[in-house]
Amino acid sequence: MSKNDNTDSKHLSNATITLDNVAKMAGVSAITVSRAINTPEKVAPETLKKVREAIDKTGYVPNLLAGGLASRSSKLIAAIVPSIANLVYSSTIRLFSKSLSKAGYQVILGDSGYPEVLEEELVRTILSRRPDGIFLTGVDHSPSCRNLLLAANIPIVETWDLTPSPLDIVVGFNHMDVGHAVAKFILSKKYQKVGFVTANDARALLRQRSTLEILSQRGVSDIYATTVPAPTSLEYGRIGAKQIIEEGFDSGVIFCTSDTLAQGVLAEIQSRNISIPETIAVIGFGDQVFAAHTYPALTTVRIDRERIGQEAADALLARIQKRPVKNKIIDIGFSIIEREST
Amino acid sequence: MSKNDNTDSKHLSNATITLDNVAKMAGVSAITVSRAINTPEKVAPETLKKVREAIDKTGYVPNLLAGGLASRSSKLIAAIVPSIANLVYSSTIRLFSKSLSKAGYQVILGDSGYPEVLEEELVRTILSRRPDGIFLTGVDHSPSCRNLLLAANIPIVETWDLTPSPLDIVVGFNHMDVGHAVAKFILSKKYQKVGFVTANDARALLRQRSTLEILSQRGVSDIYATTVPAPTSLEYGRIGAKQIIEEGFDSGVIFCTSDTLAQGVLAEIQSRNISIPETIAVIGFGDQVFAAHTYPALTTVRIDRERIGQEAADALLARIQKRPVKNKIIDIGFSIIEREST
DNA sequence: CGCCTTGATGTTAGCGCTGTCATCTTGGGT
DNA sequence: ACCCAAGATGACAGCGCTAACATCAAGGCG
Repeated sequence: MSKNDNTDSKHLSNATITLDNVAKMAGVSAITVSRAINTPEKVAPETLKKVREAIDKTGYVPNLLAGGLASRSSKLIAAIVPSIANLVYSSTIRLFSKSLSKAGYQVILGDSGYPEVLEEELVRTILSRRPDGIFLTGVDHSPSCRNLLLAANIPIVETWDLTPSPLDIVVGFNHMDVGHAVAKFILSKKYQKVGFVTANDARALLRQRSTLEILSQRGVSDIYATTVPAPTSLEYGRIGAKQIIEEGFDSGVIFCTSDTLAQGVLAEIQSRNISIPETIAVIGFGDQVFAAHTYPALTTVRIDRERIGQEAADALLARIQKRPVKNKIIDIGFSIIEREST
Repeated sequence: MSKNDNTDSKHLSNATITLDNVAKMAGVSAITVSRAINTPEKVAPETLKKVREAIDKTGYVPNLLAGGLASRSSKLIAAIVPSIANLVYSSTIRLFSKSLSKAGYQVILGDSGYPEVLEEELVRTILSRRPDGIFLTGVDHSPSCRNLLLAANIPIVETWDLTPSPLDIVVGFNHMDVGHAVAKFILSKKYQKVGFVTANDARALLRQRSTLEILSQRGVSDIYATTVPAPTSLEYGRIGAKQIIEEGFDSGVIFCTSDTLAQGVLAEIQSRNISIPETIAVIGFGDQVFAAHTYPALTTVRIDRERIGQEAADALLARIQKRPVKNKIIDIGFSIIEREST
């Protein structure tokens, strides 16, 4: 009954507050509020103040669905990764998001790791949000997927691999080169027997093949290899190591296609009381943050994962802002970090 | 009536293809195409066929910005997690996304782990996409954040903790109970000295305090504790272990507030050639997939992380579909899994 | 003093969809 | 034969915002 002191904003909170409400309260037109939010430098300081007060009072939150529809720019960037649960990609995505959010973009993640969902379906779902750009992991896409992507007519950056013919821009490194470099490292250490614990993933398999190629050229033929399902896990590392050890691998080096697998391999070797690296050495891939801190510390292939994210974001922003892109193919390279496990 | 002969699709690919284009090609009205996509059961089979052909031919991808604006339903669910790089949350999110995508919803992730970004700012950014529901990690939110959330007038599910007064729905477990249970476990094992490696995170600190509480009640006073920054990492586990060992902790048990920390603690202990669990035992938290496969296998507190995601998704869907929600407070419990490290 | 530039603000017309209601058909039931 | 429910489709308006252009005031300048 008694009239509550409803001068404050709270009683509006259930009704949807629109730009018009704010405009009316501030005594200006809707477009001025829009400008105050998006391009404040185009609004007179006093007007800006009035508008800001009205926004505060109403608790207005812009509707980017409407804004995106009208401006044909959603301020959304889609990123498709094999698995959000895979730490390898998360540091890339972290930097990617960070760079983009500084420019007012939000990243929406799509997880392509579910075999029951086709990549094309995922891309379609994501494109229905009308992102202003898209980040892909890998360079292999089905033809229908490529068509979808191209038809969307937005900047695209492929990552974690290289190709002479990117859809648009590619940021990555050469997996074959990695394989070769690891082979040379193995040869330099004079390991007699070589084991492989390889994830069932196109790029991982390529690295393994490339290593093998050089090894067999140089006459190293005592090879023990096993393939485990992707995404990689410590568990599969153990299983893989167990397998090749039971096949007769008793000394030498094991090259794992991820640090996580390597961690499992370390555990399995330790559980058998085999000395690392004296009897069995281990090489990982990725240089995850934990690689330097496992015991023994892991020798691995360092990839500047943050840089992939950074370069991808920069390239996408350049494209979106129609600035020239110097380089459509960005090779970030890699290096082998030697630690205690070899 | 001369039909507009636009039979070839490819040359349309650059222009934006809208519902109207598809409608014209199929010889129906726009709304019928909309129904064919969203509620196919309301469209006659032959019409459906015509529409589907037109969609295929044009490569039409619906615009959910427009759809969401018109229907006031974005089909987007926001999830705010402390860090996408933290595996603890990723299995929850994985199931959460999976359940929701079956119902046609897409999850958009917000990372609250950047100290430079206020939670309120993040929530505001996310609300501007007009999600149909929101997933929060934890139950502590600033008053302004609560107001924003409540004003959005959408279903909210808080997770990973419990509170008698949720914003809407809460799915989690009682961290104090965990602390007490771990204390009882420690007492039952008759460890004389107890170390803590605790992440600087409200819930982790609460678990530690609760454990300490019981221990001191029972006269266990030989305590070595250290706090490390969140998010947790193997490295900080090592650093934490090093610290308490150097402070004089030489035997007993170390309770870590995450399995990742525990992994680092294991590494540090092994690097010092101290036997596990004979001299120092280790307890983790979370029962991550790797916990069962570290060497030695990790004793830990099992949380059904997938179930949190599942229950959160179910509750949100029930709310969105205006079905009754049986229970606003869902306690998923926990259990202690004893393995080789104790 | 008129002309033109610059800056600030407003008007109008959609962006591409879907909710709502209207229309039209078809096929029993009586 | 008539009525009416149920099914299929369509017309129209409008979701909340912004691009594009229009308007208007206030100088600067020869």
